[in-house]
Amino acid sequence: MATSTVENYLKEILVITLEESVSKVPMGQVARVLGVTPGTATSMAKSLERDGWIKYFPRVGVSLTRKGRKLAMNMLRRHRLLETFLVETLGLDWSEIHAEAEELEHAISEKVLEKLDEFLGRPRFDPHGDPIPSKGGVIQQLSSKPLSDFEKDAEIRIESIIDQDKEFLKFARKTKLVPGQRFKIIGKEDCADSITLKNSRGKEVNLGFRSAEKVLALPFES
Amino acid sequence: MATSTVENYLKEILVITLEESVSKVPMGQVARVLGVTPGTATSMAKSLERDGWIKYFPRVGVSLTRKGRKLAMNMLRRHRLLETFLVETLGLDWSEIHAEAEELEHAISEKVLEKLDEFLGRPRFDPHGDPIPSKGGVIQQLSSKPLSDFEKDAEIRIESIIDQDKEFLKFARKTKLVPGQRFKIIGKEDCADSITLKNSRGKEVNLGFRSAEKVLALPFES
DNA sequence: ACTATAACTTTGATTAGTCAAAATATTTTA
DNA sequence: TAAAATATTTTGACTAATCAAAGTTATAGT
Ligand SMILES: [Mn+2]
Ligand SMILES: [Mn+2]
Ligand SMILES: [Mn+2]
Ligand SMILES: [Mn+2]
Repeated sequence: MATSTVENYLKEILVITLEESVSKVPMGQVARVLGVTPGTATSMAKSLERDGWIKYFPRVGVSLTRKGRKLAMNMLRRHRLLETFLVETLGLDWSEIHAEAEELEHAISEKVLEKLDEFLGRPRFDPHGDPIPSKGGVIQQLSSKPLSDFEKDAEIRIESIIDQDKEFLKFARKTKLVPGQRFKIIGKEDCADSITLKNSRGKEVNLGFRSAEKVLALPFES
Repeated sequence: MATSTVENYLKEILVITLEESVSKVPMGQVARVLGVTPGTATSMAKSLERDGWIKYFPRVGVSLTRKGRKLAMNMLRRHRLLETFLVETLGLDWSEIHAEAEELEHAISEKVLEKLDEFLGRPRFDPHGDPIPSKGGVIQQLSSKPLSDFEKDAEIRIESIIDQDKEFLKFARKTKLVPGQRFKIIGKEDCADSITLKNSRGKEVNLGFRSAEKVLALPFES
């Protein structure tokens, strides 16, 4: 059985792989997302490889084996189903659920997970708009792009918020920057690192590029 | 923060203290309920004492400090509320929930616990009939006694099943030996270690004393 | 009151996961 | 391309939790 530490490493490696469409994740990034020192990440990489979860390429990075990807995908499913439960059933705020799911994902059994999925009506997206992998480990690939990739005057619909930062999520909710909402890009200043959106009721929102990269959207034909 | 190992030790020590009305729990019993070797239990006792959770009396046993009892009571609340959720909301069988709750109890936050309690309508008993401690750590002391303490011809109502053994719980459900059900003791053979119950529909159940000690009941006036 | 048995503790070892700081390799910059 | 900066790995140390087996103490039986 994988420990919850192993589950966390594998899940984060998978998330980076999916979000950035890369095949190898450098150790520095692994260390950063897991909140450990680089040395720790390196030594974990070795033991994860020893146990067949990943391939470790020294000074380059790590990639998941088939076995590792399978476990990681299952963790992502758990995480996102739990987030959905916490919002839909218990009514927690979407800025709190990530931290909660981070713990619960390791404690819930396959059986309870299955019951939960059924109870929730087999949702396909979590509250942040991220797709929930199927039981078989298939994840719907979103064709949405970061807000920062759109041009001025584009009309878009928010698909998902990648960032799990509590403060940013509270801001996003307040400004209606949530999955399903429509906006028009009324300003984009590459040199000033800034994007301005306006929704149908005329409300304006300003985002820096750093944040705009964490909001995925699709073009929308009015 | 207490690790989940610490939480388990404290909770089990509390449960024994409550069930057997003793003030010190011997190390051998601690080791047995936690499924570790006696040496492990002894060394844990020392570190639990070092951290102020328990008092350790060498060659006698351990007792909870106020701080330890508080944490243990909170764990018991989590455990029993989760068991209730798993049966009431997700529809798991009562023979499976103990093992599930054993893991989840360490992963759920105070906030989620509070939401869950509200969602469930603030239940006072878990599916096995055991009282759920209040948020303040108060537990309703049951006045029920083990079945083995009743005499022949006594009419009783089952209050709770202490044992968490999966097979016994399946048997108990099949024979309607569940909280709320009424029986008459139609046979008791001290020498043969056996008790026979009959319910209102004439169905008979036989229990050995070992099992009868794990079923708590109250006298019932017909 | 001895002795055999049971209960408990100690000792020495192991594994997972972590950090700090030193060492090494790679990449960037001038 | 040589130095500086950055990224990664190694080394040595530590804590929590555990076991097996040996040692100690208490308890029970005769
Ligand atoms: Mn999340
Ligand atoms: Mn996690
Ligand atoms: Mn239980
Ligand atoms: Mn537990």
